[in-house]
Amino acid sequence: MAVHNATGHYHHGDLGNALLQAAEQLLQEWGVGGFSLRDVARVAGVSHAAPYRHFRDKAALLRALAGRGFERLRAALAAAAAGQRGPEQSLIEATRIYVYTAVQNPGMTRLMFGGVIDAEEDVGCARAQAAVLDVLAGIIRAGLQVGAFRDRDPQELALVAWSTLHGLALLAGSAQLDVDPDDTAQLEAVVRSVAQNILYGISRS
Amino acid sequence: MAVHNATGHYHHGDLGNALLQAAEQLLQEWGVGGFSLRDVARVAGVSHAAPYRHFRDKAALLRALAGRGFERLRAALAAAAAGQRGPEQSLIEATRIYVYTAVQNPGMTRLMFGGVIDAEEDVGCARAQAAVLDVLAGIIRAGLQVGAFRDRDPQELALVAWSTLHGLALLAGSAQLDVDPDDTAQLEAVVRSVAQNILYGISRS
DNA sequence: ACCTGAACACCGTTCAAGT
DNA sequence: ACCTGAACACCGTTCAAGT
Repeated sequence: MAVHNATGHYHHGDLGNALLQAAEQLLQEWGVGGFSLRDVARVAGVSHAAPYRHFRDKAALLRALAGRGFERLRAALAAAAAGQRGPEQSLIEATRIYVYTAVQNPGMTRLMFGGVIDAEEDVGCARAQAAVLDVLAGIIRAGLQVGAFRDRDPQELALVAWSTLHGLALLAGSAQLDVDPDDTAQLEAVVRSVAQNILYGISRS
Repeated sequence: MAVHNATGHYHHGDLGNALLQAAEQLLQEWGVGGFSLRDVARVAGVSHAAPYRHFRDKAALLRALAGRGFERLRAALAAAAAGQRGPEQSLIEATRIYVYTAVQNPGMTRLMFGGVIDAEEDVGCARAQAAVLDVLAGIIRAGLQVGAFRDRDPQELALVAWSTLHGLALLAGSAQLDVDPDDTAQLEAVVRSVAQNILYGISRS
C-alpha cells in the first residue's frame, strides 16, 4: 500500500480516480473554464506534473470526466424510461431527467454538451455519449413498434426529440433560462410543456 | 489621420473595430478556445497591451463580438420572418435561418449560445441577445393574434420553440450532428422535420 | 489620447532525476 | 512504476514610459 502524499512522497494507488473526483468538485464549484489542471493536481494533493502519468493532457482528463457524466445520465435515463406505462410516458420521464440533471449540474452539462470536449478523441467517451442517445432512440423505436408514434424515419424523430432535450438542457444549465433549481413547480411546468410539445410532434394522431 | 502601425507607432483611428474583426477571423479559423487575446492583437498589428484601451478584458471583447453575432442573427431572422404568408411560414423560415447560420458559423454559434460568455455583464450584448428572442416571441404573438397557435401561455410556447431551435443550432454547430454545410438537401430535411415538429406542438388543431 | 515594452503571476507540458 | 521539481513557452493583465 502506497504512502499518502501528506505523510510521504507517493499518492495512494488510484490517482487517476482521485484526479477525476477533484476535477468534478472544481467543475461544480467553478464551472468549465474556472479551474486549471494544476488546480486539479493541487486538490488531489500531488504535483502539477503527476496527472500526466494518468491522462495524456488536460483535454483527455476532461473527456474522461465527461464520459462519467454521460454514463450517469444514460443510467438515469434508462432507469426512468423503464417500467413506464408506454413510450409516451417514458419520453416524459426522460425529459424530466434531462431537465433536472442539467439544472442541478450545470457545469457537467456544459462540459458534456457545450462543445468543450471532442468526444470522438476518446473511445470510451464517444461510446458513453452514443449510449445516451441510444436510450432516446430506444424509446422512439419502442413507440414505433407499438404504433404510438408517427410512421416516419426513426432518425428524424430522434433528431427532433434530441434537439429539444439538448436545447432545453443547455438553456437550463446556463443562466439563459432563469429556473430556480429548487422550484419544483416551475421545473415540472417546463418538463410538461416541452415533453408535451415533443409528443404532439411525434405521436400518431 | 494616425500613422499605420507597420510604418509608425500608432494604429488607425478605429482599433476597437479592427480588434473585433481580427477576433472574428480567428474565431472562424480556430474556434472559441483556439486563440488568445495576444493573437487578436497580433493579427490587428498592435502590441498585446493595446486591446486594453478598448476592452476591459478578454471576456469583454468576446461579449462585444457575440453582440455582433446576436445583432446579425436578429436582422436575418427579422428579414426572413417578414413578408411570409403567415406565422407558420415565418417560423419555418426562422428555423431555416437558425440552422444555416449555425452550420455556416459554428464558432460564432458556440460563442453566442455555448455558455462561453455571460451576456448580462454587457448591456449591449444582453440587449442584442434579448432582441433575437424578441423576434421569435413576435412570431408567436402574431400567431396567437390570428388564432393560428394554441391558446396557451405565450412564454410557454416561446420556450419550446426556443429550446428546439437552440438545441438544433448547437447540435448543428458542433460535430455532434454530422451535417454537411454544402448538402442543401440534407439541411432542408432537417429544417423541415424540426420546424414541422414545433408547429405540430403549437399549432391549433 | 493612444500605444508600447517590461514585468508579474499564472498556465499546460516536458523531462531529468529521485524512490 | 510512479511521482517530483525545475524548466520552457505561453497567456491575461498591469503599469510606467513614450509620442
